[in-house]
Amino acid sequence: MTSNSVYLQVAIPVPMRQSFTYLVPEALAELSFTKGDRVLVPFGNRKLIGVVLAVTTDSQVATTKLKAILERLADESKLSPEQIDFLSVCARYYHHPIGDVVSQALPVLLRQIKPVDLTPEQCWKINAELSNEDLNKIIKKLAKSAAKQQALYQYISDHGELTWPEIRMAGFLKSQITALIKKQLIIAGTVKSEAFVFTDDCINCADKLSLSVEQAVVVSSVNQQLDGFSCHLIDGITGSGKTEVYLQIIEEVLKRSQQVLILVPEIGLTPQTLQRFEKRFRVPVVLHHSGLNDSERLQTWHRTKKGEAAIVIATRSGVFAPLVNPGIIVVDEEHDGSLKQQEGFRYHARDLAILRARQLDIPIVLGSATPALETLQNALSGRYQYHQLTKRPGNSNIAKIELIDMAQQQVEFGLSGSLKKAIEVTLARGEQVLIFLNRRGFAPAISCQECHWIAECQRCNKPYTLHQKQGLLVCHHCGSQKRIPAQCGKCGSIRIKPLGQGTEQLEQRIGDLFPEYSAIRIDRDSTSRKGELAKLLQQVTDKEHQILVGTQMLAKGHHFPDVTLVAVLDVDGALFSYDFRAPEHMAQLLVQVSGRAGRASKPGKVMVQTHYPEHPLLQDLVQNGYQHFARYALIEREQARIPPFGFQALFRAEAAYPSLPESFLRQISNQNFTDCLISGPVAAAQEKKAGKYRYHLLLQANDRKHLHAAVQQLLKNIEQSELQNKVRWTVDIDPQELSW
DNA sequence: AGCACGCCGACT
DNA sequence: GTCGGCGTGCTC
Repeated sequence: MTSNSVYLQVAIPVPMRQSFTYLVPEALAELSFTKGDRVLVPFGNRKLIGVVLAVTTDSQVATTKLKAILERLADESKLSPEQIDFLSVCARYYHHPIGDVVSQALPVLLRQIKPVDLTPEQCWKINAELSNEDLNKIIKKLAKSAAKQQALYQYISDHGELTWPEIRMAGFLKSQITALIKKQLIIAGTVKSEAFVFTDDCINCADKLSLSVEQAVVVSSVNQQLDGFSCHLIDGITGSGKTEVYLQIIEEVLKRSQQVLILVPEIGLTPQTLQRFEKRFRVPVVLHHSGLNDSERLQTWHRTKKGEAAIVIATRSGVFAPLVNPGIIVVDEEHDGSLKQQEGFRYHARDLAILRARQLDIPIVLGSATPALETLQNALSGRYQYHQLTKRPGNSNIAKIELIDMAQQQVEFGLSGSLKKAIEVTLARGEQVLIFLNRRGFAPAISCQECHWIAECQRCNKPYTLHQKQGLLVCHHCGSQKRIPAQCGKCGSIRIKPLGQGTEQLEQRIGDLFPEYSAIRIDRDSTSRKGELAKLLQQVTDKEHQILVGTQMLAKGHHFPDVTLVAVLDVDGALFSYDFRAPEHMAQLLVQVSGRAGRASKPGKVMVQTHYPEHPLLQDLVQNGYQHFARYALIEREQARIPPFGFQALFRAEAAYPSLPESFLRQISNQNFTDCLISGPVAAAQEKKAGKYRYHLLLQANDRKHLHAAVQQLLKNIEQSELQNKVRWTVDIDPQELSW
């Protein structure tokens, strides 16, 4: 019934660390199968879409157990052999189920059985039929009555043709498109799908900047190595012109008619970023980010795969993009935490990008003003080529960091006297102030004034955060909400008061302290609606507000030229955290923040409130800067044999009873490894979350081989464990958060 | 992850 | 008497 001796090893979207073997039915025997083919297969009593990982001539599984595939799906939606190789390496490296890994590389619509709609995407371009005379008349009229429509016309005219996601990204509305079509200024068409080929008018030299010596050295160094794998770190202080360096390297790659993949942090994919690339290059740019819906993702995927997209700008999942003719990968802000996926398949996009560049035999450029210590160590040791940009063009000064000793200060609403004064002075000058407080809500707890009872979430054993505007208590660990109690839960007293301060309260207090100025708050709560963040940021840029209160969210992506004072209210948590990366993250935050403020003519200032102004980490950072701080931190890490000088894997387990995850982890780790140290099981820093008890097992080794061997062994032990289905467990290779 | 099979509590 | 709760086991 089936053709002999061809077996398909297929990845199935189920969380199992194995592939499945299938036969090719007689009816499909004429087809030749290759790895990457999408196939419809029977699996249990359902049908699933799998991906062929290999075509073999023998089977590991008894042939009597095998089933035949039902169908092979559309050729234009298959994965390339290169992608399959890459995904296999990813699954092996992270010890993650292959089916789940493969799923990351396929748009949702290609994982569903429904037939795929491949009609080319709609786009709009200017109506060339219109006579200049008519055009001028209409434009003049538009300028008076419909400025937005005129702007959209200009935008489309500048770009040739644009799709809806591109137009939306630039801040225009569908109604504006409709209006322009009605006026016959623009016409609808479909995106032509030809592979990108470089021509001379792909580059707009008008805004090309001349390079400093430092920049020119980096550009020419990378550009001389475009023919094979090489890994570069560009360690450049904010304002040193990293982007211009990227642009000139990218230009060289485009000249070779090759594709460019640019990975950026989640928040970094702003219209400004996009505009910078579009202004310089008149080539198809494609975006991959969380704001796209399923069919937009599919379109983007196909435009990349057909080679039509010359530049792909993407957040972390873009590392799996179906590039056909790649020339370089750029990872901007490579230290950024959003590059690591923190659930399910816990990959680090920067690390995988390096792996992929190596496999593709193309160069990769990592850029940051505050490189991750892992990256910096690789650069210092010579594994990566290390390029430093130390100067700002125009020699403007970078904002200085000043420590405020809270012990010496009168404190009002969490603001020290010195800071309050500095805020007053800055506002009086007509400049803006940015205040960081990494705590959402009105207050981090409410407590009884008589018996000191604190309202706690029963599922997490943690205080509820008070959100006064919503009139709710919210658990920031599990998201549960409840009404604010009128009485103490223990003694019944009605004297219940908020304890401590969050951004919501700070915004209010600041309003009281500086009534003549407008304050706004930017945090997850105030920007939960889509597009709200961009709107608020625009208001700040337009100087509608003078004071900005917010969480870490504010530290990323945006530059505020008129903000000349940045205040960090509470930095002490990071100094004594048992997460060994906390000081690194704090330093990165402070340096990134200081880079956000001020400009050449108006130097910025950063004020940091602390109870430990003498703390060596703070002192080092303030006196000597990130570079020095980082090198010192590396020495400490080396002595402690922790990353990047040692390698870690973390097994996590949780269940409704603490004894279960604990004994599960104990059971699977009940053996010794000569070259891998196992610590635990220990209760997680927050033992109880959302009603589940959580335990950890930490593996540490001096080299990756031994780490992976131990992980492999523990996974085998898990297969044998009768507790495996009674707990929820995961492995995290190179964990970023040991606390979870 | 689904999905079926299977063995014990409160409903028409 | 049955509907349905979710524990357990299986998927080429």
